[in-house]
Amino acid sequence: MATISDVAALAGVSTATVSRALNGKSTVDPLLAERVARAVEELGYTPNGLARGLRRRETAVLALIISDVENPFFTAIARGVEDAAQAAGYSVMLCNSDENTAKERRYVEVAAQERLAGVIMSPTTRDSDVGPLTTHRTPIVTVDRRLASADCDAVLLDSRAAAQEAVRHLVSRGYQRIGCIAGPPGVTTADDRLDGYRDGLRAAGRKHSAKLVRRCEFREAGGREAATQLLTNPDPPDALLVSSSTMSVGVLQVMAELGLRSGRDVGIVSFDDAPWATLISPALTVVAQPAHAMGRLAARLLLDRIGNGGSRATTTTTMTAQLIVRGSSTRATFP
Amino acid sequence: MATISDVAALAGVSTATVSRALNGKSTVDPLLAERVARAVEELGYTPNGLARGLRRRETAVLALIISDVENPFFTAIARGVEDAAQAAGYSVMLCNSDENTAKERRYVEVAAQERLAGVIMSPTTRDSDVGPLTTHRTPIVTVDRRLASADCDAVLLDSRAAAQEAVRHLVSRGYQRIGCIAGPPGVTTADDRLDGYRDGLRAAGRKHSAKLVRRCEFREAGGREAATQLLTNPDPPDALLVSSSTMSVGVLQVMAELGLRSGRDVGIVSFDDAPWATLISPALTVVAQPAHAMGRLAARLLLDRIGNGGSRATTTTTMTAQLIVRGSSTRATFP
DNA sequence: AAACCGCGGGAAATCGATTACCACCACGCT
DNA sequence: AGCGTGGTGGTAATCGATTTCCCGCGGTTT
Repeated sequence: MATISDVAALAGVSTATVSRALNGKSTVDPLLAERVARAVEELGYTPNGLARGLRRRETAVLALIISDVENPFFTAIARGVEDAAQAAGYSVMLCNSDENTAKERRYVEVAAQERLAGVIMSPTTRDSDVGPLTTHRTPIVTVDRRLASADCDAVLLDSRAAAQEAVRHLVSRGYQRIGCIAGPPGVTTADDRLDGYRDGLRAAGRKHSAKLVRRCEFREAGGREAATQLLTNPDPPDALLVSSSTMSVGVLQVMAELGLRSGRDVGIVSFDDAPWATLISPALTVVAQPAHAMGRLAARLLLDRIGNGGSRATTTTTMTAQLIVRGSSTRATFP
Repeated sequence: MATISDVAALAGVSTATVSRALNGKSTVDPLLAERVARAVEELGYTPNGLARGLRRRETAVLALIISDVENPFFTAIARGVEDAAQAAGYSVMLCNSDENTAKERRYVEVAAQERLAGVIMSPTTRDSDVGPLTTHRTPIVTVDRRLASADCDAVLLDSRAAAQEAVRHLVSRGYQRIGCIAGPPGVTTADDRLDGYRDGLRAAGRKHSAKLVRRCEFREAGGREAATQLLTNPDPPDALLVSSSTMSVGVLQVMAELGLRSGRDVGIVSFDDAPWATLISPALTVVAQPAHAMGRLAARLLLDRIGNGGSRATTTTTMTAQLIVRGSSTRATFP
């Protein structure tokens, strides 16, 4: 495994010249640069990133800590982050915390240990521990969810308003008993969407009933469980606001098993515009989130902060969701 | 940002003792270990992973290079890899090559530069360049796809047999003009599935026609394009073998637009058992791949090779797919 | 009692790059 | 002729950990 000294020896120059030739910081005699290039080629030399990072006290790697790689919403964020990072010459380490604070904490530690340039995260809870990062002054940007324990840039979505709008829509379509399947307590988006749901009911003069609300994890299994409980009740909801597309998969499965048709029997509005939303019949009404743009913006904010040494005041960007009305929230089912 | 010297000074010992106390390699007086622990706590010390990696000539990070983070098949692999890696104390850097050889190459370089412990990849083409890794003797395991240019462990699926079985199934259900939407040339799974498709036709005594085959990228857009071309032909196929669930999304969209019903009008078998496969009507017949198990095995093979210094002979594990018959491949549509 | 052994811990080398600092040379100006 | 000056390139310090080597101490063996 060739080192910079081997290259220097072969090219007949000093290591300093090799380094300068490769990094183009200072001008090097074209003749020497050529010799260096040839030596690099011949030895198959790759600079040791650890040594470089150690000396420069920086790496060109970002971490993105999300809670579920199998959730299309988060993978769309990941693509957005990656696009922006690549463009700036950074690589992205994608970490899957699995909504598990211990795993999340471990990845935070790894990011701190490896002295990554910055971290974008969607914290599992508002109180997630990012201590190791703050002590190193590693910049953090949160995306999708907020973090109470640190002052950092945030790229959010106005979940509360979006949920309220979804409920208003369901009310306007004549649904009477509107339920909500929300995410786990402590997760900011979960709490916000539930608050928005309540706002919506209140605005419509409806009473809110705990019997119409279930909280579960943002997964297919969670959706199944919550839907089973709600829909097999003696007095079941006739519409549901579901907080993620992954949950909706479970909800729709349960409905199929119970012989309930979406739209006609139970109006459904789901967060996240999944690729399959228009394939099912009736098509799924969704609250589309600009996930790719959120990821891209988060990465840009992070890169900006990395460049500027973290001087700028922290910002919070709130994006807006778009309600896309399709057949699942209409009684008169159209194709 | 505290260093090991700061800890040593505060604890009143040498850096060597701090290192020994933290790594537990050699025995350290419990009293001193306690003092060190207290100093670490007080300073919020996190060892510098770059310095450690530089000295130890190893890191506890793996790279997983896949071609599409938004493809559920690959994210399932990613989860499998991550589960196995976490269990062994390794972290995973997930890289999205986007079926782009340049991006792939860049990630290969980063993995080599950062001296990652090993790489699991699903190469964009059989001739993907992994030179930087082989010169560093970084172990590689390929998953899902083969690599011609390097001798390494591989975890594959018998795509060819699976495709053949799918065709046999379609034939048995009475479909006459069976088409195939395959991935790009040069990608081993794409070529294998196409070969299996031809095997299947040959075994059934059917003639193979180029008019029934389209090759496109493994994406929704690719599926749309291919399906549009095939289904608007004067003499269209009455069944399609689609090579991924992402393509199938596009195929099914086009079919809906053309007013074609799956099963009755066009029999469909798709690779990958997507979560939404049972939500559509009729439900999608699929070739289910054990993605999670493939990822887990790939990670285990890699970790084994990392541990054993790469002495073992390379292995190729071929897993088998499971054809799950649902409504989309039956003329008499059942619920 | 001398020699030896084992073990805990400190000083310093080491990993491989970057970069501060300095020496040197050629050239132009006074 | 002598003296900056600017551009090149070499020497060595540096980043922060791990690890080798060695020393000293207490206990055991002969």
